[in-house]
Amino acid sequence: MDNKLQIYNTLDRKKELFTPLHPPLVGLYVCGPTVYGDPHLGHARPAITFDILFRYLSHLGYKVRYVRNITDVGHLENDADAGEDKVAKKARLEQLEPMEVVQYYLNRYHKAMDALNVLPPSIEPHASGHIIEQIQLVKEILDKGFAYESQGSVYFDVPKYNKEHKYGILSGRNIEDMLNTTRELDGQEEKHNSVDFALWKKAAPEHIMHWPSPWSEGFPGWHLECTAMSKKYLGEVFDIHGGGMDLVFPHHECEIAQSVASMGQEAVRYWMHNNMITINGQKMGKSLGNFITLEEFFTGNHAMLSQSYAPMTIRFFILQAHYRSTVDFSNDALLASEKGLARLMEAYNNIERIEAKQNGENAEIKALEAKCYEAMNDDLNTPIAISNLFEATRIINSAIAGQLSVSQSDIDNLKKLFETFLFDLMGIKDEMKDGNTSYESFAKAIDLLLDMRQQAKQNKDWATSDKIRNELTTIGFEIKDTKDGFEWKLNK
RNA sequence: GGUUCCUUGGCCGAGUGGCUAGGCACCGGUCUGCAAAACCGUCUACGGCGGUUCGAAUCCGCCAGGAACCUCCA
Repeated sequence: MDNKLQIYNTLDRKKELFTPLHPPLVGLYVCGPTVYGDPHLGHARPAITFDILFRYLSHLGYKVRYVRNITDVGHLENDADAGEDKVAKKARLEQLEPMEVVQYYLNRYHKAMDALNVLPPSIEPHASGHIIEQIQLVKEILDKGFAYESQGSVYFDVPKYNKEHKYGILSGRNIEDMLNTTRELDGQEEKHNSVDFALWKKAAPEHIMHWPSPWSEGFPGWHLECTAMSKKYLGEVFDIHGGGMDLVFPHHECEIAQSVASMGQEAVRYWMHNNMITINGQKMGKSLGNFITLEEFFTGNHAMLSQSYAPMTIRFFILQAHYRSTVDFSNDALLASEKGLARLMEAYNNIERIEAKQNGENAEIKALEAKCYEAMNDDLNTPIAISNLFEATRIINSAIAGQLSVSQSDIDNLKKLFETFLFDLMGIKDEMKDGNTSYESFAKAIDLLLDMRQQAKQNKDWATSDKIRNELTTIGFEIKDTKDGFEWKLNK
């Protein structure tokens, strides 16, 4: 397929034509979650953003190997190089095996991602399962002279690296500024420079998770896992590395340094970063305690929510903003998304009611597909693609209302437009119908009731007619009369 | 303090020099037994001040306000 996909590369801060290293193969690596708590709205953003990329690249005909890691060791509290491991801390607090904590939250993460219709990645490697690879990487960096051992721990020598290569190319920082502004923290006396970061940490006696290594009984530094695992599964150089913008520094900057130090070249060709979800203008995050978990959205069990929200509403809400913009969460914004999505779904479900009344092809309808592709090619501009689907919705509704006559070919084009862009690429699904085997029987029963109401209406028995409508409305159905019958839908 | 970035109509949110998305809400009309929905129409904004240009939301400068990162966070 003719590829015109432009993606914004954080490395040079502009959009570039995407050209894979080894077409038709594409290597995609995305930083996954640290599994020590329930997934919240912030986790949904990168998962959905890169799910769209995964789906679109596959749609374009690429064979994508999508690797999304699970951080289950090495991610420390308070500081990247000192403090307590997040997973281990949770395990200690809850008196569980660390792997019990990991498994519990990983299951919940998977469940939430599944609800959001996020496709599973091709490979989901765990950091703890790749200790050997990480130790090997530390050895290579030591061999090249860009790291040093200190009291059983190994640190990356950032100033030395910076003399031969530039440290800070991704985040736009320079090392002098960092040396002047980095705070003094505990446990840094082992480091030669405050900007150095840990590759291997010697475990304190109370530390639960540790492995043998040439330097000490210990555990790998956080930045190491992504470099080691991406190399193992995608090769020394691969196409796209994604993650949240908050990972640009230091995590991704350190990954670049590790790759260059060990291999002499950068591993990643395109760096992509999704922006944050904010709440009252501030980043939604664990540290600020202002996050809302996905489960709370699905159940509506949160003070800021006026009701429960379907997973698809959350997904649609996220897709209505460009992935590089911050998106400010509010209950009102979510309500607006819910209504908007319902409008799209209804239009799609009603396409079959359009009667073909002419031949030929409507140019405006035909153009929508090209416009949607154009939007997706422009750095995955889902809000523009969605706006075109709303144009299609207007056309569908006009045709049903008899204010516009279209051909069978137009109808097919409209149907295909929704199926390609809304369902296949943006990953929206009909939560009522998909996977619900009893839906058909259920729908027939409602149709039967409404047929009876039609009879009553014909007999001008408004009492019976209104009773059926009102009671169904109370249960949560929305009943609409049309000129040739009726429509219904169940609101959640 | 350093680095990066943002400020669009009642709300959300696209848009990098002229063609000024889209959704939600509101209002008016059509349709309807009533209603709902739908359709049509209305409302037409770009933080402030300058500059460049025939022309700027869009480029440049200054000012104001805000955010992210610099410490774990998607």
